[in-house]
Amino acid sequence: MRSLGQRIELLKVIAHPARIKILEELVKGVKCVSDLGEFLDISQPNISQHLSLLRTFGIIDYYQDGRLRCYYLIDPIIPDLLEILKKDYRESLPGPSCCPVTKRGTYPGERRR
Amino acid sequence: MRSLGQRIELLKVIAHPARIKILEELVKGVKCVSDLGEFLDISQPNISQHLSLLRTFGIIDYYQDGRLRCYYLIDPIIPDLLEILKKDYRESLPGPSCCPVTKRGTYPGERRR
DNA sequence: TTCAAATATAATAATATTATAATATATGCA
DNA sequence: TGCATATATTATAATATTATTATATTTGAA
Repeated sequence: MRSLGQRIELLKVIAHPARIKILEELVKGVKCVSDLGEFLDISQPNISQHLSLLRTFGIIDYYQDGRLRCYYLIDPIIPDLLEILKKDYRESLPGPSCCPVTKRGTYPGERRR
Repeated sequence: MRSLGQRIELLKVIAHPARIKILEELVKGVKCVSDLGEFLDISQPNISQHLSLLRTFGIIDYYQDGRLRCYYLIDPIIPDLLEILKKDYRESLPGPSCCPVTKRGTYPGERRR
């Protein structure tokens, strides 16, 4: 299982508009850099930097085809994570019921008098 | 559904050791600030800041019990997200099969000669 | 063998995030 | 009323993230 630190690193890496767009695209299939460039409105070096970061964290990899680099997903958590993020949650969680307990006492009976 | 921007904000908010610990604790139930303080080794004002940030983003809320503030989860995506992050994924995704296609041509037949 | 295309790297300036330190507020109790 | 407890707010210094700019590398083709 991922350590706390690893889980946080993963979230940080995904939490960027360019990188999440790249990942959403790669979920659909392999894409070379210039294909990605067509829908990311950032500079070519910047795309490279984001791809490099994603690769450093073991989230994607590539194979070389002539002058093209074709990137693809390798981390299996990504499709699941992206799916949940898009899921439509209608309701808030239920608030705490009448008498929640903490280490410091019971509410409201014990603590309030 | 959450917009891209909202999804990124959400990820950023969770991607912090103190905040993810707070959320993992609140998934189990209500906790007041001093209860949270017992397992977070950061200063009291810092805890307050993180709680305030989580509340600003509509992830948690609180009720007041005397001098205590009792925080609880309200965003229903959080338990699902935390669960996935802890899930044990054994295998990498399968690499691309023999002839992936991009807008710029077919591999390897068409492009490599 | 030179050239252009495709992509990467490195340095840096701009910006955002974070923890710290100091202070403030609110509540219950003596 | 006055004090201690529980928590929040504000300003700021330290640090991390990001985009930009300039340059480098690799490959296929003329």
